[in-house]
Amino acid sequence: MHQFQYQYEYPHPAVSTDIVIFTIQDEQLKVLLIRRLSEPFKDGWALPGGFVGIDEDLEQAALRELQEETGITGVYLEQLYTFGRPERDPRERVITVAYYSLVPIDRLSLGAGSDARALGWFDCEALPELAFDHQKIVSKAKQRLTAKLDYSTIALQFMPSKFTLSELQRVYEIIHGGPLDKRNFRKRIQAYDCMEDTGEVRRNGSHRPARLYTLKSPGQVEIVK
Amino acid sequence: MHQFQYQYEYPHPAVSTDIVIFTIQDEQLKVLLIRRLSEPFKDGWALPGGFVGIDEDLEQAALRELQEETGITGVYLEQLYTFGRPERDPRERVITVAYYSLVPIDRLSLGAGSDARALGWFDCEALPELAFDHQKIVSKAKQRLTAKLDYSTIALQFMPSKFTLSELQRVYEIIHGGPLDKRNFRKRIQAYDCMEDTGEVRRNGSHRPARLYTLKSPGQVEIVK
DNA sequence: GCAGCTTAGTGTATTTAGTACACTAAAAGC
DNA sequence: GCTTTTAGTGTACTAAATACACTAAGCTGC
Repeated sequence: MHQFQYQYEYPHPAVSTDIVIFTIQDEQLKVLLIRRLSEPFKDGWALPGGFVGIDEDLEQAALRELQEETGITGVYLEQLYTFGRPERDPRERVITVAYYSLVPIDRLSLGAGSDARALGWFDCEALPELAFDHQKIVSKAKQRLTAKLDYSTIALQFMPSKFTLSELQRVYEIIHGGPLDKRNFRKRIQAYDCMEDTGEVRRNGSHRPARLYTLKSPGQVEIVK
Repeated sequence: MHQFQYQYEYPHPAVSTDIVIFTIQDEQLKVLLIRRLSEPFKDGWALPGGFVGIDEDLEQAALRELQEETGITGVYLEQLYTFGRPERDPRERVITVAYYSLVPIDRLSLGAGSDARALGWFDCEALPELAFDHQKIVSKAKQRLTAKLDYSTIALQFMPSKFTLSELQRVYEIIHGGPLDKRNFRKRIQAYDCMEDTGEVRRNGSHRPARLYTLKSPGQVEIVK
């Protein structure tokens, strides 16, 4: 019987990571949730995440859990906050290091191998009851995202490889929570000097087609303003 | 023999808190360090901090360690970042949740009960070698502090209960790392509308005395701009 | 007691950044 | 070819940030 083979002189908490994945879909800011397969909160919705391996870096653990539970890979994670209220998990003391990330609209294939019933994108404004203190984690992540909208280029992480300026403006409006002036918006984006005209256009209905832009350095977003 | 009485089915890391306490002294931004009494890094300098109790809140643990190791109480802590590189502690896996705080110039009595050889204030620009990854923690804290100077009233936390505007300006200049225009600075501070004239003055040499100001709500600093 | 030194305290003009706002361009549908 | 729909563009105004220089008050030393 190897059930309790790890022994310590002092009590140790468990450490986990939880990941808030945002995307924009159907004109809404959405969060990726998974259905819990076990107690506690069995069959309830929760953030993807899990325990950190004893020799595993925190961010690495978050990336691994994300891959295992959702199939998502290759995202840029940013540490959000560490939640450690003693009663936040009924099983044992669990301290969780929360991360968040933004994935582009076109990359949110919850692809092959993922059980459709076990995963879902939920509108931030209409989340179901969440397990543990995950509601708090999502709130904090949303707050951080909203704040960063004003002084960084974080929102560009939502964009697919080619996009129109109107699409980008919609993304800003959805996060910001209100309409933006088209000319002022374009002036601001232009000042960032971080995207270029592909020369291509998108035809999209019975009206003038829109120019397609692409990020100059897709990885290196986040420049402050 | 109770040496390994805590047993778990899976390996658990240890969790600690470390606290970066800033103050301004001798025209320098200083950090509070303690001398380590035990291995590893015995006799080396380190941040105050220690292990989190199994039923203890993270912030509570930080406050307790701070009290125990430095005698400092009643400060407002803000969570900074969680450091978890697997090799950051040679003994075992230790994940540390770092906090930071600013203490007023006049409150930095490392008072009664503290061993003078075991505690020291160090200029941020001339830190000794630090234990573990504490150098990284201090860097991140300083970076956060510098950033917050521009969009919050965080620096007011450095001020004693009564202070002059020139003293406040010096504090800003020290953190900012360069001179500020006196009139523009005063205009900015006035706009915060968070301090009031006590009516008293400070005589301080062979020149015109300066008015003493006090914070309107000493706790509630941090209003963003 | 006044001349000289030192820091405290004050306002305005200029520049820059942000905001408000309305028309023309291009394609598709009829 | 006319209507509809979204794309794309510039300027005038307002607010915020910056640059900048003198007077006020107390102390010191003669």
